[in-house]
Amino acid sequence: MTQPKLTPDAMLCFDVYAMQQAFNRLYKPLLAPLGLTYPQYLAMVILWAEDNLPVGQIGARLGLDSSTLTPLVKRLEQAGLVKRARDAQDERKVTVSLTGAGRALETQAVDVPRCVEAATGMDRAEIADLRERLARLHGALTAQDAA
Amino acid sequence: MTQPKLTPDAMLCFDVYAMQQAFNRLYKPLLAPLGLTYPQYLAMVILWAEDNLPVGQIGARLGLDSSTLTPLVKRLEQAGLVKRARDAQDERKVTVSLTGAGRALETQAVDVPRCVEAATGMDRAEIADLRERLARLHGALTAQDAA
DNA sequence: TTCCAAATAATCGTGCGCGATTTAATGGCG
DNA sequence: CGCCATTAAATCGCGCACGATTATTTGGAA
Repeated sequence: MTQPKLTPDAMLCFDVYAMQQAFNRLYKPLLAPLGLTYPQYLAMVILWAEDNLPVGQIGARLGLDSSTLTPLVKRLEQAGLVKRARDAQDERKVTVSLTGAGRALETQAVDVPRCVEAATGMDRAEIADLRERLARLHGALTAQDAA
Repeated sequence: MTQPKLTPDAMLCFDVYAMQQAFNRLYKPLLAPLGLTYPQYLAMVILWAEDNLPVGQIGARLGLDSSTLTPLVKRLEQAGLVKRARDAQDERKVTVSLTGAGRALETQAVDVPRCVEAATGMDRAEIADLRERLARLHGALTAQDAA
């Protein structure tokens, strides 16, 4: 009988929900000039770090499966940023590779993380601390799956 | 020249994204027996705290506008949990009210917050601390809108 | 009183996220 | 070799989120 009636103001889920919304809304105008949505940007960041990944590997890094990623990657392909090709060694896999335009976009996106960092109003230490807490929460919540 | 090339592992946005996903995925099986999605649950929590709210008031509490809420509330109405009615005093407003089934659902949902709390693996103090940080981040990010 | 700007929902189109299913390729095992 | 479980991607349907637009009501100002 710890919480007979929990109100929105006292619930973590409302804070998480609002913060995620704020994050999405912060990125939107930053990414609009690049022609990217927020999830598309995350996929591009992954490819900028490591090119020529199969769809499943991008999915593993984002926690998404092909039903979400296939259309997203197709949109990136339509935009001329990546190309998709069946893997010669394993025809089940589709390798996603950056085009010249896709690589070039990285330099145009270089300011985005700095803008985001500035918008947080936090210093590096605070951000690192928050990241650690979020990662820990993520780990705890996903650990439930195994149970 | 602080971050020449930011990798996914070092970026707050990936942690936020993953944590939000984990949160959604935690709630899904908890809410499925109630026949609610996560955003529907948030709307119901708001109505359980304060009944007979216009669509816009629910939207203000969730940070959503009518283009998202109107269909969501219609689905709650189809499920027999709420009813929608034009406000007699101001015909522009549509008041959303709980039905008997909608009120009854609150008792069925009473365990949800406790399950979530348990899944976080955090004690009350840690959760409160995280909530404060998320709220602060939310505030900082949305403050950009004004600027 | 008439007109107009603001407020409130609703509608439409696009993209994300996910469960469920389908299709195709792979690799092992009898 | 042939069979089959596994793996990988794609497809489909539904619901959420949001920008843009539309319809209606309201209230105030000319």
